[in-house]
Amino acid sequence: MEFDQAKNKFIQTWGALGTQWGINKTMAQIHALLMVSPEALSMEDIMGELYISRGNASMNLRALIDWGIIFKEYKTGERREYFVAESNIDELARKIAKERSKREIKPTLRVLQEVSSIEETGSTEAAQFKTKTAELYEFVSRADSMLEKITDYKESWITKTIMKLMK
Amino acid sequence: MEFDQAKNKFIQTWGALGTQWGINKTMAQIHALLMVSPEALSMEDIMGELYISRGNASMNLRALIDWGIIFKEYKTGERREYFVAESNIDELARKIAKERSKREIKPTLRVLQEVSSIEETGSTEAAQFKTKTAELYEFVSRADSMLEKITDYKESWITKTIMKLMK
DNA sequence: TTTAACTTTCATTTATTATTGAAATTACAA
DNA sequence: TTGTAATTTCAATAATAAATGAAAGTTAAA
Repeated sequence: MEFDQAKNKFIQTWGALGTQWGINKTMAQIHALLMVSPEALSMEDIMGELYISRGNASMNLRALIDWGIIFKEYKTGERREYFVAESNIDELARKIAKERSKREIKPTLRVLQEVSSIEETGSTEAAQFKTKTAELYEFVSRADSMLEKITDYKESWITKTIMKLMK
Repeated sequence: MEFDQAKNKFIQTWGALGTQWGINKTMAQIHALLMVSPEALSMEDIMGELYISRGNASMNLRALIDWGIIFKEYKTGERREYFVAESNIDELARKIAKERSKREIKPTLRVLQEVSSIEETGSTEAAQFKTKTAELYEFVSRADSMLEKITDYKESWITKTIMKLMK
């Protein structure tokens, strides 16, 4: 396979993966592009490589910055902004995990907490509801703290976790 | 909060969470509904509770069955089918993890493998590409096997994993 | 300051994904 | 075997999400 082909395939695949994880295609593609670029890229560069509009590029670059997984870079004497991806993959994964926990898991926990606290009525339905939502709360809560624990190692956390699990 | 309110809030929240994870709203809602129902529900019941069409119900029930997280039940002397959710939450999480690994992680690994194997050209760009995609392959591969290890405990895997990680 | 390069915003358009509903199919009680 | 209740399929439609592009907003060099 040629480099250009491979690069394209990688960007497309990463984009498709994004959509399956609730991240929009362009955002994932920009991220993919920046990851494999040895140099920082400008918005123009990105628009050119991915054939996307200025507005699209601008909005998704911002979103990536909000996630903390790409950064702006300034070149001396140049007005335009350049972008680079977080280069450490463990750090990348940590940031994604943290952000998803904050945006999705934590709010869900709040709701589970709330709905599982309804008052006991006599009905079987309400009883089952309380039981199940409380169980879910327990589970999600533990999963979230497990994720925190794992990613708290900061470096090579996957390897370290596997080591611990093998013992 | 009233039971009916709480139930509705739970179903809506679960549905919204689904969309953030690439699962469609109705599928997540049906699953939520079945989880908190003490009795098996028929397609009619589900259509009525969620205000959705027959076709929608049928397609999403099928998808849930494909994921292995809900089951059909037959009542003797009755023609219609009833549905129940996997009642064990650890088991539910294991099945979801397994399915997502199969559908998303494994295919991604194949692509990463493929694109990181392009032949060395002299260019910096190609070199960075190879390095990064190989690194990603390593990482995703390890994350996937970590997930496998964790969920292989079958029962109360979250608790067990946390225990191991605390040592 | 002005000016122009560059970026952001957002109403509109386009693309994607989900849902409907009726016809076709299936399957089972009589 | 029917006859029919129940389910599935899928083309058409609706709902949602993403992308465009031009105008407004910023910023810094001249």
